[in-house]
Amino acid sequence: MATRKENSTYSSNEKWIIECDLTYAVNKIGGRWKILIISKLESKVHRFSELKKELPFITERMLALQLRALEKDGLVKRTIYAEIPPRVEYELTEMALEFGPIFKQLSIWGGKHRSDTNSSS
Amino acid sequence: MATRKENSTYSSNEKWIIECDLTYAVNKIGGRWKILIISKLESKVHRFSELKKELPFITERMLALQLRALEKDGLVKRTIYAEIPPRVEYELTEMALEFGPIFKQLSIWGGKHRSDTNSSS
DNA sequence: GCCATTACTTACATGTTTGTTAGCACCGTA
DNA sequence: TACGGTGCTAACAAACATGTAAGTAATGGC
Repeated sequence: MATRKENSTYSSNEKWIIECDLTYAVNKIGGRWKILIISKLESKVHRFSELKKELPFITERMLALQLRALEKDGLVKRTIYAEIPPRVEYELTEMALEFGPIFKQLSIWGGKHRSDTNSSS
Repeated sequence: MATRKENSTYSSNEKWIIECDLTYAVNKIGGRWKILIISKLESKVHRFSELKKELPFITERMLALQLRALEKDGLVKRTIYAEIPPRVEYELTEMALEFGPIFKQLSIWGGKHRSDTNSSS
């Protein structure tokens, strides 16, 4: 997302890591907000301000950044209506909808094991 | 993992986010190396040096850090053999093994869509 | 003209993750 | 005595992710 020095170990390691289909997939939904955004969009198309309302703690900046990233990765489709004030709608693509069942399983896993590890914080 | 200022927005947001079972689950396997480590451990028990060999680009530091995190999260079990030179073996727990089918699906998703988004870098 | 609304963007500050380098402790072997 | 093998750890540095605050453009309503 940010511009990157291409020759650092950080970058070359990333390239190597992404060879793994699994890591590739998880990277697309990684980060703090993407999953929550996708979850909201699963139920219905949202405009920017609606997402903001449903995710009370995300800042406009992060919401915009994450939506751009999701769009670039082909997970979200953005539709702009040339009205005043502007209206922009976001919806999931086919590709993103395929995450549905996987997300459900992960969610079950999370719910099941959330209490398992109450080791020190 | 690192010590954290507990009252920052960063931290309080994290707490809120982790309310979501799905995000909770993904956070456990997030980061650069965890998935790769888990994948290696799926096939067999590994000692530290074996993992190092199979993941040529990870540094010892990161390997140690990730293994500790996985252990703390209950995904990996660590067994120390009091020999000289030391031997330490890592294996997946039940909890981690439950990821198996989910990982397979995610992997399929990754393989399928890797080529879909050859938009600019 | 002035303000509100919407969907952003920019510049900056803070916090986290990853990588670099060096070193430790143990013992067996040469 | 020096060295190697193993599994680490510590101090530091670079890169990235996230949060804060303010500003933008267009238009309609007052």
